[in-house]
Amino acid sequence: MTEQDRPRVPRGQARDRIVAAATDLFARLGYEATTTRQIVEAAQVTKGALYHWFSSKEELLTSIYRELLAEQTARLETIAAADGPADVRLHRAVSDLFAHMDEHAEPLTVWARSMHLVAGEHAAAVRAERRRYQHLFQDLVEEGQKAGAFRPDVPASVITNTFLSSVVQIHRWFRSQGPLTRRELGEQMVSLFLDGVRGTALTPQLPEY
Amino acid sequence: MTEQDRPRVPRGQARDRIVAAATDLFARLGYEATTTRQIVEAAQVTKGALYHWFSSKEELLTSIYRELLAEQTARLETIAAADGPADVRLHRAVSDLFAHMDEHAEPLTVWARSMHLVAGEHAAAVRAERRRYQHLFQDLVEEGQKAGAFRPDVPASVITNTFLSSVVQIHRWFRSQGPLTRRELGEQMVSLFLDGVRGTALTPQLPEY
DNA sequence: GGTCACCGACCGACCGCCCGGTATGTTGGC
DNA sequence: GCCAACATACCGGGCGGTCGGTCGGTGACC
Repeated sequence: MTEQDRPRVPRGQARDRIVAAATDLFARLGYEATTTRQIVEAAQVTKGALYHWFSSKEELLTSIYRELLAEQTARLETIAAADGPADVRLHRAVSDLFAHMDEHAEPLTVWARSMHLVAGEHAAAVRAERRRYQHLFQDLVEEGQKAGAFRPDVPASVITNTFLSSVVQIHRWFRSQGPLTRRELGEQMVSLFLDGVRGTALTPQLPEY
Repeated sequence: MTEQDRPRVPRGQARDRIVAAATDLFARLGYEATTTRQIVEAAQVTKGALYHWFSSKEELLTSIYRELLAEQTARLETIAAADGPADVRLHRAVSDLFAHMDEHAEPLTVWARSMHLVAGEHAAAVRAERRRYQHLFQDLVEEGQKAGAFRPDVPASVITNTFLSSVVQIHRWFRSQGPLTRRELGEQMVSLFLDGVRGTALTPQLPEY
């Protein structure tokens, strides 16, 4: 054993490196197509480190998403609990969602592609958290309907699912090298969401807050 | 070898049985999580039959989708080439899409979940066909924009991708045991698409055709 | 303030299963 | 009799996961 090949990576960084490498690989190759060997190689650690921090490959996947989801839920909660009419709060929430997606596009891609593979106890926990987010959003829509700002003839659940579906799928076609930034796309999608393809420039600018 | 365990399945049905079993399993478990053994077991055939008709597991996956996509494209072509204003044709196309999805929800689920896994030559071929479909749809949107029926401030590509994304994702949340039929949901989503959440009951009924 | 027991963090060789795919045999219809 | 249409037995590899061990820090105790 020579001296030079000893200190690979500073101690205490392994977990973060594993999560970062796994997120990147999962997003690019897909969860199932990524092997644990690729992950530890990219993270410059070993299998021992991986299974020291995570009990299974699946737990690694779910923890990536739970972290993202927890942050999104917290943000939505704050915005939903604020003052002001429901439609304005919804507009803020959606804009905030897009802004946040700028920084976390990768884990969202991972989840959009691999959520259906998670089963058992992990699935139940994550699904519960996901439902919580969905409900927060849906409640805002319902509030807007009761206040007369949104159409009442389409159920809030349909509205919510339709919109969130199109958001989750953005990674499939949006390229950051394209003519639009993710935030610009966000504003356009909000406008489509609110007024549809027939709507003219009805959507007002967000009031400062 | 006894006589009775010989004729398992009538000849000439193997391919169809394999496709049906694979579609069901892929939709329920995901492509990667489904093994070729599960497929042949469910189809009541053997590995020999599978690899007689398909050169690989991946070709089986792509052929499922290409079959569906070819049919959808043909339908869209017919509708798009018909007479009448672009917005009416688009409305017809979308309604037809939902009607057709009634019968083919499973293969669409398969593809929505597993398209990102297809690589190499298969990917190129399928992606080209997929682009053809997308372009047909997008051309209709652009026509509508030029005719003044649709808003010009959002690019047709954004409109197309946003809408098709939400359609592809329906399987994630829609349950046929729920209060809505898939066709009813379709009408609501078309209405949302055209007029947004703020729109009142602006969307007219489809003229008979 | 030395030392020693202990502990979490991490290493890396190893395992057994099971997966996609194949090579060869068999059969029924034309 | 010959060829598609299958059946059956089998393989090599790579996968997720394991397990005994190492190493650096930390604190209790004298």
